[in-house]
Amino acid sequence: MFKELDPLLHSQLRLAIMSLLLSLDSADFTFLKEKTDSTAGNLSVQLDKLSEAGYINVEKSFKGKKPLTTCKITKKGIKAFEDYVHSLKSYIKP
Amino acid sequence: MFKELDPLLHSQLRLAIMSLLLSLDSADFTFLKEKTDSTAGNLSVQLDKLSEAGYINVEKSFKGKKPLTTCKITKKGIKAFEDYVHSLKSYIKP
DNA sequence: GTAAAGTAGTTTATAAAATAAACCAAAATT
DNA sequence: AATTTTGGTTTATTTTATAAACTACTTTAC
Repeated sequence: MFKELDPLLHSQLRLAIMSLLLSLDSADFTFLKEKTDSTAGNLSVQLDKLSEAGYINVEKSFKGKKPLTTCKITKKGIKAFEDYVHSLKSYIKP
Repeated sequence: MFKELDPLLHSQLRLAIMSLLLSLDSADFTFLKEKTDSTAGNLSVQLDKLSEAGYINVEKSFKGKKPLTTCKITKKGIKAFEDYVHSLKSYIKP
């Protein structure tokens, strides 16, 4: 009847992050923060979760003298997102 | 960019309940429990929340000697569901 | 007829999640 | 050189979801 919804993706902020990364392939912390309109703390926590699940890769470097956190979606992440969307349809199909 | 997702609907069980009620117009507790594969406790709590939000109407009566809890979606509930689905699309659009 | 099991739930407790607040180090600004 | 800003992280608090325990019957089996 209803398919399971991956709890890691069934979260407004994490879903927004994944949605962005899916179309952009790569984005930095500040960009994600702006686009998702989230607080830095919340974003930091959610990026960690997605990273630990292997849905995204997080790289820390420097842009000039400032820290730069760059995120990329992984294959696993893309698959998970697609599965999530597919499952969602069992709930919202007309 | 991303639309807000009504937190009341952004929950697997509550979304499933609403999805069922949208197509059935009326359903009793046991039916919902089976179809959503939820525990009675969880279902009871989530029905209360939907009811308090005015998204569903809950009526308690008796079927013979046994209690019967019947749920119906309200206009407000239908609207909220439609809005939720619409908002969702900002996240999952290809 | 009464003990045990089942039905239809509710209430309370616990675990997990989301969010907010506080904090930190370095850089840029005044 | 003191203050503010940038780019975050860590910790604390609040909110949710879920599970466990309980209630009030009813039905079935002895």
